[in-house]
Amino acid sequence: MRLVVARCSARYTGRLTAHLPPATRLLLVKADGSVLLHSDGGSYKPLNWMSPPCTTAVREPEPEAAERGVVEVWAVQHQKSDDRLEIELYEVLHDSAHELGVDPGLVKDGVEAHLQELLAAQIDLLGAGHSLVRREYMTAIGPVDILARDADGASVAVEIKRRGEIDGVEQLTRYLDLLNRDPLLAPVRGVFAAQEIKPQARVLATDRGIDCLVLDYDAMRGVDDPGSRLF
Amino acid sequence: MRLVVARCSARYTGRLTAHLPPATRLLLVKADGSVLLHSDGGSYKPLNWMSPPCTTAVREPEPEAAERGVVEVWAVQHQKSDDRLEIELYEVLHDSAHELGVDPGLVKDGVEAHLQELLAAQIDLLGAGHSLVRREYMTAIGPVDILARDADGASVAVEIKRRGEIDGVEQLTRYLDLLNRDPLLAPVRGVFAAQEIKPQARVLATDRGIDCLVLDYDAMRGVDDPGSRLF
DNA sequence: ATTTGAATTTCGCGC
DNA sequence: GCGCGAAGTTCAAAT
Repeated sequence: MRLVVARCSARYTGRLTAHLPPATRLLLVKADGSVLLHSDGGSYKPLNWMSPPCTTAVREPEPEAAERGVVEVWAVQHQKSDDRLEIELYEVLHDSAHELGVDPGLVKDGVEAHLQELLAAQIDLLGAGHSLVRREYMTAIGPVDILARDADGASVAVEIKRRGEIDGVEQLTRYLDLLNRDPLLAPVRGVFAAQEIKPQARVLATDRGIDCLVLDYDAMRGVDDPGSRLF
Repeated sequence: MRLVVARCSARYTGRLTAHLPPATRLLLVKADGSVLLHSDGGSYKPLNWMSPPCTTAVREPEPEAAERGVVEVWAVQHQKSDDRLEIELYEVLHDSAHELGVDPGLVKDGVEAHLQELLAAQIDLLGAGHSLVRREYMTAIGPVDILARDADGASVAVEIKRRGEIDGVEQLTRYLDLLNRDPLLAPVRGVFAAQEIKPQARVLATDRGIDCLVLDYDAMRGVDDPGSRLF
């Protein structure tokens, strides 16, 4: 990710035609090549932008533009359409680049959070004699949904998903790697719990010695609140 | 505008409940207090954010969080709702602040651009004997829609809007101030041209010695392309 | 001020 | 991959 603060103007042609008069703005270039022009106000929406996939060509200004004080021109061209964003830079006030790596992305705590609540309350669904240690057990790489102990006192880490797919197994694997480094917890067994577990995810989990547990949401709600079964 | 690159995690509660696992991200704090969390991919939409008006309280982490490596916590609270965004920072890789000032904002060149085209082609609508110097006459504060000369050779700057309101007059005033400093052009007269001119805008323009010109879009198109009148 | 409708919409899910 | 619908929608115009 590259961050540039500069006095600049811009022209956009594509779905519509528009321009930005000269002003000082943040120019954000993401790793995928996308470009965002942000002002110091408004909402999360940039003043102008180019979505990926796109490429940026940097060139010297034409003599006419140089006379107006332009020091550099960014021509951002979309690769699949003729959308085009041309940025004239008058003065660069800041320029830095940063390695961010891939992002795990936003996790919406909807049904998933409710499933976690219900499983914590009905922890013996993991097997007779299990006891809850805590929900949202925090680690350096994020919260483990549920940490429990089995009848023999051994640690069990549970990852809960609404739909159990490959990436959920990968996530649990990372947690297990980390938790098993802690001598107070190791050895830690893994349980992949979901309303629905895709065959590929089940194969991967089994291969890694992770147990799969299919959760019956309605039945769990019924146990938790018998009144709901009356309707 | 403050730019922070940091390894962080976040929790959002409001319209929905969600969280961001730890990862390196851009934290953008705008002058209005709004906060944006951007990853190095995706579209222009942040992973998470808080819209203005909101306030950010920075505090030391709880002991439990400090053990996980958290060095700072940002609690961002919306002022009119109970929307809340809490960000845990593990490691700050970059931190800089920048003065950007107000932004003139995006100008959409729709009917406005067509009106400019038509008026340039029918420049005598400004008065008999007028001649076009050029469209989009570039200045340090942005492009003047039309620069022309009247029958006596005096400069005329034209600002074109679809709907003529106060801010259009202000804009033309700024251009006139600038253009009149150029001895090769001064004195420059101003013309505020629009399909519809609001009474308040007309009063302000008149007060500043700026002429108002109401443009008849259909009539101008008719003159420009007589064929279009057949349908 | 409130409401209505488009958006360079983006985003996710189903097919 | 394409289409459909929701969004912490945002945004501007009209009532």
